[in-house]
Amino acid sequence: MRFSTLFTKTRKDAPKDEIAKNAQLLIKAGFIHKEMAGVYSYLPLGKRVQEKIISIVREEMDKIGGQELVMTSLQKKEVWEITDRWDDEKVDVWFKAKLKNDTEVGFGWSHEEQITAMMKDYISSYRDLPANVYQFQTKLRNEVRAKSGVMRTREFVMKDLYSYSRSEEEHNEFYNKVIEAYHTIYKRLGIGDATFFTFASGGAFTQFSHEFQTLTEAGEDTIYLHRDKKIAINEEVLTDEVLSQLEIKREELEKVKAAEVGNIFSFGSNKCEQIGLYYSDKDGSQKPVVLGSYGIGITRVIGVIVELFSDEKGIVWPENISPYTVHLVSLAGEDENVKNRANEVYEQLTTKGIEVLFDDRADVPAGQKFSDADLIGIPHRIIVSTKTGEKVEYKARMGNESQLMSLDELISKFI
RNA sequence: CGGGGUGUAGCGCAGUUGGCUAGCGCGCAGCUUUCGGAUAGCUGAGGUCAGAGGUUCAAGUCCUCUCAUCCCGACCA
Repeated sequence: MRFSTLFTKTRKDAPKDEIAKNAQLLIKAGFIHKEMAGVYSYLPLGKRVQEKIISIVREEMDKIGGQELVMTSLQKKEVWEITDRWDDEKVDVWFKAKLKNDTEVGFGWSHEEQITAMMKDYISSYRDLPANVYQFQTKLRNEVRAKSGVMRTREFVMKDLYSYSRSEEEHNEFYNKVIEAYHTIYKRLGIGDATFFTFASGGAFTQFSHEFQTLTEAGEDTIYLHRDKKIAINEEVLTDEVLSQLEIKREELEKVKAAEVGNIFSFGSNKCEQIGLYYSDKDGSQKPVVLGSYGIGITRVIGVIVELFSDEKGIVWPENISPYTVHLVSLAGEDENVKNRANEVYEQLTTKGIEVLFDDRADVPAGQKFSDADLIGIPHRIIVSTKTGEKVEYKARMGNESQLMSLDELISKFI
């Protein structure tokens, strides 16, 4: 992508109505645009980051047998009435509207009910199970208070996976697979070391649900971390009973702030019984399907990563989710030779399949180009100038020293 | 939903006890200059001062209401 044609631009000052670091940096660098409180559009750079994250999550979901689909945002109220979650008194985040004929519809804030009702059309035999389906979908939640930039919004992209199993054993086996897949995902996203498997409230269905919590001061949750065991306990379930159950002593725990980047939950067979999703087992008996639900807040992850990986100059994207792999800076000025050389470097890199943001802007001083590069946060930088001649200069976003190398040598770093 | 803060150009801000055609910086357009960390200069465009109502000879400034937005709390599979 040539910077000169990118319609977004960087800005020096963040809007004063953004306090959260993630939103300030993402807006300054041109990744997102705020529409209203808790509602952000994703601009080309932000969209690319989103897609990178989605690709990683998709790969790991597919590996454990997930099948991708996409549900609708418009949901009918009947299915939510079955589980008594249509009432605004029971669920306070509903956005609702009416069709022209006055039929009430809801905008999906979750999809458990809807997708389970749909699966009744496809699951009737033990031969149809297990079925594990997932989607990347925009959730709409009428939060009373949006906050923390993109971390707590009214409209956000979520990966939600639902598992339908024949038995608790089959369910637990898959549940554990998801835990492993999530660890892999967070590792690939660059936040593995800061993300902890956390015991949280299980609600009416089980004793615990499990969360994946990433340590950050910008997080909303308080968790108690056991660093040696690499697990944590959400404040909401921290009792002596739970501690003894997990064989943890209170004094071994460290109280920290964290952001929930994933949540996995067992519903048992309860919800399928309510909605009427049963299957015929080998012996001909009717049995309820066992349901599990597994979420990852894609857009929240972006915010968490920016909170974790940034400095006073800007963002520092982890390798795997950077919008581009390298940021090529041309300091050509009016020098035609340097211009040509920069174009040649750009063409060769892109031909090799390397994703390049090429700052080919004329009339922009070098300092501004460097500042923009720091702000946007692509981890690798390549400079072409009168000084570099037949070589190119390489510098890491976080490094101080740069080095001259041949283009081939450079390309070999990325292929 | 309770408490507190903020609304003046695309962004960041100034605007005194109410007083003339509402300013500054950045950004934007044109010209010149410069070209390894936001170069310098000149010219120019851009404003229902969040909205409505009120007080006054006169309101960006005072009063009332509304809206938006941020923060704290409550809430949060």
